Amino acid sequence: MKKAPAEQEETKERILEAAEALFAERGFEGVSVRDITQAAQTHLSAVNYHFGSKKQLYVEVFRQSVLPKMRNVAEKLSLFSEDEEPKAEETISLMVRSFLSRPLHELAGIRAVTLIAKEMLHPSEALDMLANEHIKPTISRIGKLLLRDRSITLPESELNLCVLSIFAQCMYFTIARAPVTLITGKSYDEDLKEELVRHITRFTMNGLKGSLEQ
Amino acid sequence: MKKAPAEQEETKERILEAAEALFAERGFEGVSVRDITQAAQTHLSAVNYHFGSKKQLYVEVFRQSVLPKMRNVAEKLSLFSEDEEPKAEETISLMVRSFLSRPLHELAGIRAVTLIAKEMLHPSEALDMLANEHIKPTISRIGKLLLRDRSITLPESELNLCVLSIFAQCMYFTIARAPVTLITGKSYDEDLKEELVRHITRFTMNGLKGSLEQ
DNA sequence: TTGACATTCGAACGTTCGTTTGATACGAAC
DNA sequence: GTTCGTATCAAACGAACGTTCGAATGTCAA
Repeated sequence: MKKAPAEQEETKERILEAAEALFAERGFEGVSVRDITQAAQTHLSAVNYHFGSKKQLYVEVFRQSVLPKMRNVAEKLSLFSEDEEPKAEETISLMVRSFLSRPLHELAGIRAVTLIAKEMLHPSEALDMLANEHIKPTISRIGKLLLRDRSITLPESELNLCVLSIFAQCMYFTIARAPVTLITGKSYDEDLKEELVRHITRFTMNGLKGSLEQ
Repeated sequence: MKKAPAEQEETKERILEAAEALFAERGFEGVSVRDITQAAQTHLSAVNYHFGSKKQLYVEVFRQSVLPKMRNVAEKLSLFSEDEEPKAEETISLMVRSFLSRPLHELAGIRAVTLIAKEMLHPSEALDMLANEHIKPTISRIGKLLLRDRSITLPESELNLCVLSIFAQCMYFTIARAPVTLITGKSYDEDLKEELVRHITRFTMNGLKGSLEQ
């Protein structure tokens, strides 16, 4: 039975959503096509029909789900107008906040970050796409934004390392829930998120400023 | 054919080594028992004979390979005598250096960190062991060491977040090779390692100091 | 030499895997 | 109403998976 055009896309969409959730939770190898199609309430052969193969579905999850989500995060940094000269602290705070903006206590909110981390640990062609279309331009943009603060005069190489250090913290505090809750004794709720935003912002801000003075 | 006692242990040892390398490279689900036994130059059934199951072998890799390696890193922090009062910068530098001490350009050197990161993203019983027997005591030890520097007067909660931020950077720069090389344009050699140690130490030191002043 | 024990080996077990195929159902175009 | 193209479904494919089992092979003690 063929579905109406509105529903036609629904199957593909449901598969993509289910695949994103499952891949984020258990990784590419840990999920079977049967798991995905069952979660998407469709038929086993739907994956091969709509995406060609399990691997192509995985790449498509990055192209259609992960990349757009990360683009949303990055675009919040474009809110400054061209002639504005935001303080570095503003830029960092905005970046960290938008990175952690999704409710951390909801698993769905950290799927994209989890998928990216998994991809870094087990690189495939999806990482190339991600690195070139997201990571590289984003870091470049943040670096330029930071340099609009005239008090920041770091050479580009050091500035880049600092931006990577911000990324490192955002990613770690998103992913390493077990150690973080074990150490802080706090559960991953909005309060902890706010505390983390404040900590990372201050920690990074000082790291940036301090680099200047040496 | 039974091997001599010296060689008896060799099979188990070879399996553990091969398993560590392969699990780090491709993850638990991405590696088959046949892959492991083939790399260890032994027979398929050797894994089940010596370890009971693939899963138990995985846990044993953590118990016998990952934990000891990380303990070695942690123990470098015990070199300060009881009555010594090392500057915070010394402590941080030592920690970062011992974390990144293994040659980063050799894949074998980052296996333990990779396995831990994978375990964080896909927690199993191995993570509990790791968190309680390594992460928790290590962070506690570092916190106490930092507090021996009288100029550090952070409350414990903030101090712990700072230590986690150090971990975050060490782990990220170890694992996220693709983005780091893409951004810095440098390959993972000894020069980059030294640069990273300097960066993380300075960045963190400033983050710690700056927290004081606010 | 014999017996007990530990390990290796060969072969097979039943399951699950990703993928393929052909039949079927449906809407739109003519 | 017929045709055509798209989507769904049921069933099966061969390959790879983790695990098991019994025979073969070795060592060591009696």
